[in-house]
Amino acid sequence: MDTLTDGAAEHAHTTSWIASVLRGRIAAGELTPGSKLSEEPLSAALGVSRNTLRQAFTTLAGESIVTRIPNRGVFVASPGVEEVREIYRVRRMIEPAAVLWGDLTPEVLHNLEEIVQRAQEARNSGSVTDMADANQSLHRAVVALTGSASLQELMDRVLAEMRLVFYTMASAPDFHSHYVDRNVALVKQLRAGEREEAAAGLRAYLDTAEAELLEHLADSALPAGAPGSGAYGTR
Amino acid sequence: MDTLTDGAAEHAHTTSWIASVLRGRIAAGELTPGSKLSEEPLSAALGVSRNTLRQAFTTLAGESIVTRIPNRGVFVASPGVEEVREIYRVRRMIEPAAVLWGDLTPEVLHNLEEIVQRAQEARNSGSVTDMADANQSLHRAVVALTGSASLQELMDRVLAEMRLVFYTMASAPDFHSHYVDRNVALVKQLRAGEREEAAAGLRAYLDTAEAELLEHLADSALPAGAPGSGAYGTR
DNA sequence: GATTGGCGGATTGTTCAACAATTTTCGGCG
DNA sequence: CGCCGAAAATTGTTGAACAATCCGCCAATC
Repeated sequence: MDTLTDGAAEHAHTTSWIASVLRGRIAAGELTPGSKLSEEPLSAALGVSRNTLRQAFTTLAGESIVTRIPNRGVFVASPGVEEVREIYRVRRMIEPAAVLWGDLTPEVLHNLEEIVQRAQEARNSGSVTDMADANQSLHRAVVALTGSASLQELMDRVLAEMRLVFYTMASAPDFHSHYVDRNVALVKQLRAGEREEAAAGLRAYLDTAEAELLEHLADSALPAGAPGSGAYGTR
Repeated sequence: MDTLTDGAAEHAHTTSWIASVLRGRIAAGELTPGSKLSEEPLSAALGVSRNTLRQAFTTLAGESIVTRIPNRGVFVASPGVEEVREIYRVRRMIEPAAVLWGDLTPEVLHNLEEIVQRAQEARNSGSVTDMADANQSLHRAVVALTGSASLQELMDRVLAEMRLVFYTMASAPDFHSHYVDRNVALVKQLRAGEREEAAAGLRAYLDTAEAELLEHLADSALPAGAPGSGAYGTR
């Protein structure tokens, strides 16, 4: 009994392996939003059959990491204003809900405090990416309060899409630095057990963050011949 | 965000067509939880290639309507106690959140009132299935208050899984009849604008519903040689 | 007699080559 | 300049093949 299907698993089997490879490349920014993923070249480059690549595509399409247009091909998702609004619609529900009704254990609180501390250090050292990472970690940890794998998964998808949004913006201004203090305050409120105040503050934070993001998105509007962007009129 | 429950729709393209067919058969109870979906017979029966059936499988697996076990096959998902807990973890977050922070327009309120009225009529006429349908419609409509397609999609998945839970239970006692009044009260509170009370009541309702369901599930525990049941975590 | 080991059959995972359907490109023509 | 139409390219689907893995069965061993 050595070989039991251990969770982590190496390459589960080629299809999911390929899916995770593509997921990684997109997350790393190697594959930029809007770029087309042609089947024949990609399958050759990855050394897999066009057929299994296709299967990986359906997986990624299900995660809305990639958009598939019939008879046209698949493209790296390039979120527009509508997608950003949807992202914040989701966050404005599940994050405050987690704050209000989540399971606040001492170790989770400690974890949250550690994250905001990391964010503060990142701000001091001026590392924008570290600050962004810490910020995402924090909000991810907040949703973890729900204890729900499904909600966690949804939040992960949302955060991944968020990263895509940042990639689409030509200029990436410092969104995060002036949110660090808000996060500190949030965690402090949680520590104090002031859940309703924390939830209200979080909703306010999400509102302003959305507004700022939308504004910058409108500015750096690269019309882009790339499909999948912006408003689709379905079909 | 286009796919999933995209109405009747003509066969957009075979793969998604097959996926929706299977989705429908599972929802209709023709394919019971735990039953195996063998590739060769099924592809023959559906008149499609084994390869495209396989692609449809990955779609359904992504929606966790079906569980795929490597080298063993795919099975209709058969939710157990852990899955039920997860379902209610989700519902206990997003439904009260929708009640608290959703967009309460007059027409939506009217819609909700119509649904509870339908439930009452169903109770009077003693139709259990109609009552169950009305109940699901109500909670679906509650989540619709969020205005978020992603949350709606998640809720739809949860409700679909819920139906599978009912299928697994040998005896289906009348869960819904004594929840009708609660739903009436909920809508009344929403009409009165008492959101916090509504949210609190909803959470209490979900708690008791989960407890009852878990109890009945423990009773009618068909151990079932069928795989796919029981706890897996993570995706 | 029960457990272990291996053997064959069946099913899944993946690849390859082809063809139909559709989009895209490109060139000619009004 | 723009429209039309045919060729080329790409996607969607099929069918057959093969490797890998799992399952049940039978025999060998202790």
